[in-house]
Amino acid sequence: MTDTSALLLSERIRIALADEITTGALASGVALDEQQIGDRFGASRTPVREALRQLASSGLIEMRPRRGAIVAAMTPDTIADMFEMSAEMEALCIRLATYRMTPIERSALRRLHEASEAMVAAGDIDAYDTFNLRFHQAIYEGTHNRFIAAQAVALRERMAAFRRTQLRESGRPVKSRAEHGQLLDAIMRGDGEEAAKAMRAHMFNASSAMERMIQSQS
Amino acid sequence: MTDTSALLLSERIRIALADEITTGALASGVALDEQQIGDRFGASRTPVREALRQLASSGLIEMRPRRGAIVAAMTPDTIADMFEMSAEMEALCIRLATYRMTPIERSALRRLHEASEAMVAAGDIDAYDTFNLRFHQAIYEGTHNRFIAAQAVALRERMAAFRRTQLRESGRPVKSRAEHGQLLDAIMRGDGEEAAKAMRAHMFNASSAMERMIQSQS
DNA sequence: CCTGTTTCCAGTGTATGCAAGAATGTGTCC
DNA sequence: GGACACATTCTTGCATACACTGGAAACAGG
Repeated sequence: MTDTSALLLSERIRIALADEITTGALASGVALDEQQIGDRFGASRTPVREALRQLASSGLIEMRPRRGAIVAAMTPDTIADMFEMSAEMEALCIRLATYRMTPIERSALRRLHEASEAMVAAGDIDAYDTFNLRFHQAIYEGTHNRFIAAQAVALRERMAAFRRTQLRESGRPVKSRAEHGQLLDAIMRGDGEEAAKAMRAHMFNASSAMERMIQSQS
Repeated sequence: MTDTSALLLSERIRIALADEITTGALASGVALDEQQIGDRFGASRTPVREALRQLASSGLIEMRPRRGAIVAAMTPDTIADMFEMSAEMEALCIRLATYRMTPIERSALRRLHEASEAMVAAGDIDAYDTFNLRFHQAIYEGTHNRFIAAQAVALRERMAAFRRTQLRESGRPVKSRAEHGQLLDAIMRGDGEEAAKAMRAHMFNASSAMERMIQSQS
């Protein structure tokens, strides 16, 4: 993907760790030893520490002074709170986007949606997850507010692990795509409030699917 | 205030710099030399670098690889975008808070509002600014969603410089307090949508006052 | 066997040193 | 006089070294 060799060492470490956390490779609560991480990347502790600081401010890890860093502890309550924020953030974005997207942006969104039909039919979860990201990102950009879009991306990034879990429930991709269709309809009708409501419902359904997945796993 | 001697050196530097940026003591675009900052705090470059990394992830400064850090550049567009996000965030909080605050929380909010009358009458801007923070923070906590409250606090923190500017417009504190009264009414009536609308108006008025202040200064 | 104390060590926090890249100034050529 | 190439200097990025703290392990007393 991106050429990491040009980046600073601390950036490469930060991106790699963020990736491992959001994909779930590094489980919640795991301790992060600076020396150990440094060895893994062939780096000293200095760039590792800088990476950890940044991950801490983005909320992916928690740093306790003189006691090291751990992957952010996720209680069911915390997750529920994050899902609510996420739903409201998405609702805000789609409401603004409905009123502000250009005709070109609107048709690009429709094309994206149409292209996703094949992925659902083929049951390709990874492809659909990638599409999902692009669909929502197109809505963020439709707000024509860079600050809001950046915040939305950061929040979505942080919830990546849960989103993928949720899509694995049987039949969920089909439903998810149908919900996207409703979002698109509301946007095309120019009804921002309706689009926001549909988005809250979409996010709620995703959240419920995730809860069921977690229940069934335990 | 807080006993800084117990904190880590890097934390003290981070807090001090954040304070200087949010109060406007460090103007937008100013270059931040690591060695120079270190000398100022009697520290080496290591803790300074860690502080800078964190400030960068919170958006207060921008780091250009191998080219140092500068206080985040604020174009009028960026500021407008941030104000919109801020208004929507506050609107979200007050809507949720209206439906979720306990009677005790509600009466605490009313008492806060009543106490602010004297500050406005005395023309004490600093005291009113502090009250303002507490009033809005009580609303954040009224959401009973820690994640949303934390995001709201972070956003408000970042806009601190603008808020204080805005309150210096003659007559603004009186109007601000009157608007708070309307917010309180909507909360007491349990009308979350109305509270959200009143909050957007409140934030819009604050933003307009700030624009006028900036215009008159230049 | 349990509890409170002491010791020790793994791991973090900070300072310093060195190397590489960016910014700046100087000289030469047109 | 202006533009480009080169050298110099300044700053950042990373590595290493040392100091300090928190917590586990060992130990003594009940």
